[in-house]
Amino acid sequence: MNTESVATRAPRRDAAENRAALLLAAKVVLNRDPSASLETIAAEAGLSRRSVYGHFVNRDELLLELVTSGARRVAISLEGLSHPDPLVRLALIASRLWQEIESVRMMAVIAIRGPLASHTAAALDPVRRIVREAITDGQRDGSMRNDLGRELLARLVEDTALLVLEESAEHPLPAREGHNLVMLMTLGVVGYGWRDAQNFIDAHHELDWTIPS
Amino acid sequence: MNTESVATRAPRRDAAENRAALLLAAKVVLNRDPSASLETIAAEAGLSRRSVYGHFVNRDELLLELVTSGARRVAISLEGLSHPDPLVRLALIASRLWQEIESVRMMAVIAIRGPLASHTAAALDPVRRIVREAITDGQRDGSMRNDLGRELLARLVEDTALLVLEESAEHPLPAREGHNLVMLMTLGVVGYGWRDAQNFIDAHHELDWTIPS
DNA sequence: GATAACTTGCACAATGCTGTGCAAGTTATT
DNA sequence: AATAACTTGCACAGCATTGTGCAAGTTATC
Repeated sequence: MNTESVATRAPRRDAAENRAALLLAAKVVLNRDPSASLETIAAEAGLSRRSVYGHFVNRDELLLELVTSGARRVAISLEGLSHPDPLVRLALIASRLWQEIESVRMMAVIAIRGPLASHTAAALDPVRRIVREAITDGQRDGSMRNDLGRELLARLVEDTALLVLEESAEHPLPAREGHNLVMLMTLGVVGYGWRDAQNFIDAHHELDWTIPS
Repeated sequence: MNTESVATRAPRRDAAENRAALLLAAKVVLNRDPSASLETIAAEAGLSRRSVYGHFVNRDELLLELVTSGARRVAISLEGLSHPDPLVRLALIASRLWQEIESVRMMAVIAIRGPLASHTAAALDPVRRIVREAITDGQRDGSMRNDLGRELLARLVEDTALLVLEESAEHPLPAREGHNLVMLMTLGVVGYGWRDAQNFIDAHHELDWTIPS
């Protein structure tokens, strides 16, 4: 059955674990310092820099895998997100992003530098699309401000959500409050005053905080 | 009169110009790429990397001077900013920051890396102080939201203003619109719905756009 | 036009990072 | 217990960057 005729042994189980440990370490370390060295990442994973090259051909390959797996997490978490009310939809997106905060921040950080930028942008494209959709609908039905263009508003929403995630990294918030804050700020950007925004959130159970699985 | 007894000639005028050119170039280049090399900066200034060391002992010295002069610009532009209404005050701060956008962005960018970070933070302290003052007053008199703590709200306001400045760097806005947008977003963060925020701005001449001097 | 002030180019050392080869270990699997 | 799979440490090359010395230019100022 083997492609090669030589008898080959199955890969060791701990190898896969180490690979995963490296990815996890990278996520953690890069959240702290976007330009951390492989040395630092490997150390965090409890491995040597040399052995990184046993799992990834490149620094970039490592980041690439990080980004794609992160994007997959986010995509899955956003999957099947469809609610008639575009406002609820938008708040739900914010809510889900909060649950995937580590991946999102890591990607945002990587998206800035080097050749990974374009790939990261592409990976996050689905998120952007549903954000725009919600905003288009919201502007059409009058539930969202119309003094700003759709494009601009979409970017402001994205960046504001990210802002809250960053903020909560430097000054940690109880998960419950962070979750509420992202939604609150998102609704604020699309035009709502703080009381209205909070009332809206309180009025929709879909937006309630639930302990993360 | 000279400290030294040897006859000494006055420094050449173009030296000062070149020094200024370097600072300007650094501001421009670092806005594009926060980790630009001295080579790049010198080239932008039309000088050679070697001659940078004729004006500054260090890379860090250059940045230090950039930051301090930038902070001075901002401080001056914020000088004598006192209005009874804390909301107007806050919007005025946003307005002034918009006028000093290049300095502000440059400082924000530098504030992230290396040993300059603490100095930059210190240089921007006055700005932070008046922001907090306005927010304290605003929360007291009920004109700003009170569902978020003063500290948190202050940071959100700062970051949101910065967000708009960054946004306008990537997707340029007419000065007039950018100016309005920073104020709009700032008022939004402290609790106002989009119509109320715009009405507020329109109702106060102090917040009108005036061609920059 | 003499000369100090300034710029330049080159060479060089030092640093910190990535990526590779290899020999010697350790450990999971068979 | 044999052995392939994996890790490690070290040495080395390559690259980009900062910072310095120096000799040769250019130019503003006296």
